Amino acid sequence: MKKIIQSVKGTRDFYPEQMAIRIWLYNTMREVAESFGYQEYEAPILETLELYAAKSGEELVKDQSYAFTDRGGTEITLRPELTPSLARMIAQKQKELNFPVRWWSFGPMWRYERPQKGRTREFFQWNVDMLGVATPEADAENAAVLATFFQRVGLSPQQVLILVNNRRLIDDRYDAFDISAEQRPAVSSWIDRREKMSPEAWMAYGKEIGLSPEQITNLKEMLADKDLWKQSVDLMRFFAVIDVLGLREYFAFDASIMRGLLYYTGTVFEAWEVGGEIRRSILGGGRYDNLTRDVGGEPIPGTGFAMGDVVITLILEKYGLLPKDLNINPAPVFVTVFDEERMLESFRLASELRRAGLNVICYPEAVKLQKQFKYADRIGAKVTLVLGPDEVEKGQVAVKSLISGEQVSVAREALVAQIRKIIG
RNA sequence: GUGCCUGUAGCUCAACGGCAGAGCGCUUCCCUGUGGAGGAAGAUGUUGUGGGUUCGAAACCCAUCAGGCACCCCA
Repeated sequence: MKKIIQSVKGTRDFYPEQMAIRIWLYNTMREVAESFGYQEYEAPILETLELYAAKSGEELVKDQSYAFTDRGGTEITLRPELTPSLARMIAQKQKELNFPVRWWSFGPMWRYERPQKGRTREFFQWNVDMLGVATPEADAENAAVLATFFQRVGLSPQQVLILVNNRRLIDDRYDAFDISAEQRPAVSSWIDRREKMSPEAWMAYGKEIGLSPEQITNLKEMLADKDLWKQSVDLMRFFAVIDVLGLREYFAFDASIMRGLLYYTGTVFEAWEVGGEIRRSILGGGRYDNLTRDVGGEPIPGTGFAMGDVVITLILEKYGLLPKDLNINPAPVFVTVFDEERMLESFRLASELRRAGLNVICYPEAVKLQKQFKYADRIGAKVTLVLGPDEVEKGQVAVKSLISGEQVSVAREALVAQIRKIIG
């Protein structure tokens, strides 16, 4: 084979088979989001680097962004996440929007990272956000969209769990343990890493970042305390709503959930596969009350989550929950061409059927019928039509069902009805 | 950005440093007006790419590209 120009590293081609899955995912997300009254929006894929400088986290901006200078000298980046764009859009119209706004989006993001299982450089992300209200009830209702999505696709609480924490709750603990403001990012990162390190290495690392033995003991006790959330009014109210929505099984408190993004201010959450075979969070979200201010607007509180298409697809695949009956052939009706002489008659017939509201393919070359039938079978057509000398003479069309194999000849006037009978 | 593993026909994979193969798929025919099942015959290829070692490289070495796994980070 000739050398074919390579695609860009970390990108995926969506052939019709994969596109069908993406569209299915998109439709499911849309239905769930709309059932909670969320409206769809979209932001540009290109944004100024400045937009992310404030709060997205140093690594995301410095090392993982697709950044370049455009012809006008502006520093541009392919969006690595959507929330800052959303904050910008909200801030721009802060005087005219009817708060709270509920918005959702599904589009491509870019991060310059090393691709591996569950991670690509271009990925699609479902973003669901509510802005304008700072209540824990808003957090809970927003997170409920997510749990409802899990329900809808058939993922059970035994398979996926949404782990919830609250940054203010943890900050109170940090205060109590005399952990300084400067130390806190390192401590959060230390907690985040607990599952990935041996207990000994983890303890040693704790000392390394300057924690006293007493502080380490306190923090370990904090992480072990399953009822810690009851000390947080926010989380009490959050779980109360989740309870009445009948979604409690999907949620669990976990004091080790920290979230890397700097802009989170309150309740935060991540979803994980329970078995833990796919060691990667499925999504992340939480409350961010300062983001519109950080992009130059009035402070408008917000809460939301983002889910990438790559990991959720892996999870759905693992549990056999991807739809298997996705028919990627949109045209169930196939018109064969008998020979050169009758080719135009076939095209005319196909056109008539399309005007009658059917999706129709006509073979564009006068080759052997055997080849045309084989092709029709392969692409998943349901019914095949033949316009041969016999049929034309009688004013009929031969109609063969590729499902049952039965074939009948019917008058042109009865054709559409006959086809509809077969394709259902 | 770091470490490790992998790359052979369209696909899944074999081949001790010594003639590049199998299964599936594909093409043609059995069947001059009909798909799926069956039978027969046929074609698969710059062994990811570029160098090197060797009488001889798919295999060994170096570089590079791509994929995977673990870090880092995160959707």
